[in-house]
Amino acid sequence: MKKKGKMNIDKSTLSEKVSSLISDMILKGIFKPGERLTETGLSKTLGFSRTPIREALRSLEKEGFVYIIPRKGATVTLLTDRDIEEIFLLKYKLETLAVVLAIEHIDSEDIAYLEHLNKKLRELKKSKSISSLIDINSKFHSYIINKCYNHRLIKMLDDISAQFNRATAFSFADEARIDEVILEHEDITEAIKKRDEKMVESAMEKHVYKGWKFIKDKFAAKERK
Amino acid sequence: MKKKGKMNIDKSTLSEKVSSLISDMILKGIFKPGERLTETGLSKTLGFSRTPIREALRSLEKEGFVYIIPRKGATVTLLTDRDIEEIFLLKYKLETLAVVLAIEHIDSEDIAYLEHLNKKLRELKKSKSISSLIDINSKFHSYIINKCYNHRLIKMLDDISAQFNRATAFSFADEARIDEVILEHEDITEAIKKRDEKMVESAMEKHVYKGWKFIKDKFAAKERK
DNA sequence: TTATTCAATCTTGTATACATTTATCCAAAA
DNA sequence: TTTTGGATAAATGTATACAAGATTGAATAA
Repeated sequence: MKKKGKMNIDKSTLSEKVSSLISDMILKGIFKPGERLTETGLSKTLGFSRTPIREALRSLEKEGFVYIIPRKGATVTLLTDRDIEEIFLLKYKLETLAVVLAIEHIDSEDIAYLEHLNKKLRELKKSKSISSLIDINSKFHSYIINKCYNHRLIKMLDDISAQFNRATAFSFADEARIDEVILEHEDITEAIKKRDEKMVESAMEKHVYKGWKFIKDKFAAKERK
Repeated sequence: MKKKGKMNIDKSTLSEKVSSLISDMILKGIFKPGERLTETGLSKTLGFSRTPIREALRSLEKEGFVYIIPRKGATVTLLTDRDIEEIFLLKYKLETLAVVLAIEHIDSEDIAYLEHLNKKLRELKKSKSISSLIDINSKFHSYIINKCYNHRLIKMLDDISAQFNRATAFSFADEARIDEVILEHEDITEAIKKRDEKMVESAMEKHVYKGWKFIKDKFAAKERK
């Protein structure tokens, strides 16, 4: 292989950049649920022509960030309680499936890595860096998921998780919940280590289910006050 | 509500039409796995401008019909044995989940409709109209799926089924398999009627699994000769 | 006031032009 | 013969223009 004087490192297209730009803005709450996103408006705001923005919106629709009605336009998706229930159920079922499939592909080196992540989680808890906690947590999950060796399942979980993260981000602001998460991760790791399918299944089910319940209670608490 | 003199019935855009046009051509084998689909080429062949074709290809990528490499273009997806295994596993797990969820939303009227479809399947078997058989079969499945009331699950199954159908279409060319399918549909209907979750689950698992096995054997038989 | 009409305006859908990047092919060199 | 280089052609990425559908709001009618 030869090196050129100037290699084009960044192969991503403008459409992709615009897509992650907009999804970030939705995640950060700059674009709010129910808000209309017009191609012309975004074009002026972001400074790109309509074509890449149009493509980005199409892509974001598939990821569940917006919905598009032909000839009407794109609107930021509003997550209702019902939606959150849907997302959790699917995340719960699919991730449990993924981890069961992953068992036979995970070796001792992988386990060591998972244990390393768990240790890091414990350390970070003291430092109270929420974004780092979120980062390590998602690393743990995606590492296992990627070992299931089913491309389509991985992709489905990617999409679901993106929506899911909109709802769960603030779990890590609750110290008691962090402690639980750490224990649950350790249970999962232990079960994988033993290659005990039933145990892995119930550990993952419990983990996702408890996350679900936590969010539900939080939401309910919010609405009450 | 008021009626206008002339209502625009067809709300679909050109992009959507082009998308189903191309997917049909892939399904029919006009575009073969591994074949490159260029925007300019399709533009000339189909007689539309590049914009709707480009959008259609993006959409077909999400449905798994083609894959796109940025700045390179779209290629018809090649389904390997491994791919088929992935698709079946997901179809199997997701559809079983859907039917279990559907139980509580299905009433006697729905059951009557499902029984009607089963009867029709028996009649059509004699007439040997394969495309009608495929049609009724997919009606049966999608009717149940739609009763699960989980939009995202329905969408996932839509996508998976589209890919799945590429592989299973010719199940209905085999008379013995048709007989089995009819019996399996009746079992599923019966289980739903009894609202017996375990029974529904095992009936659906058996149905999808047997379909899977049939295809696998067929493929293997093909490769041997 | 409330509802309706219709034109002005805005927005999306589609076509096309231009800019880059990638693929092709043929001649020259090893 | 095989390989390399580079001109040429072709394809994708992006911008822009125009057509057609949707929205808005003021004027008008009930």
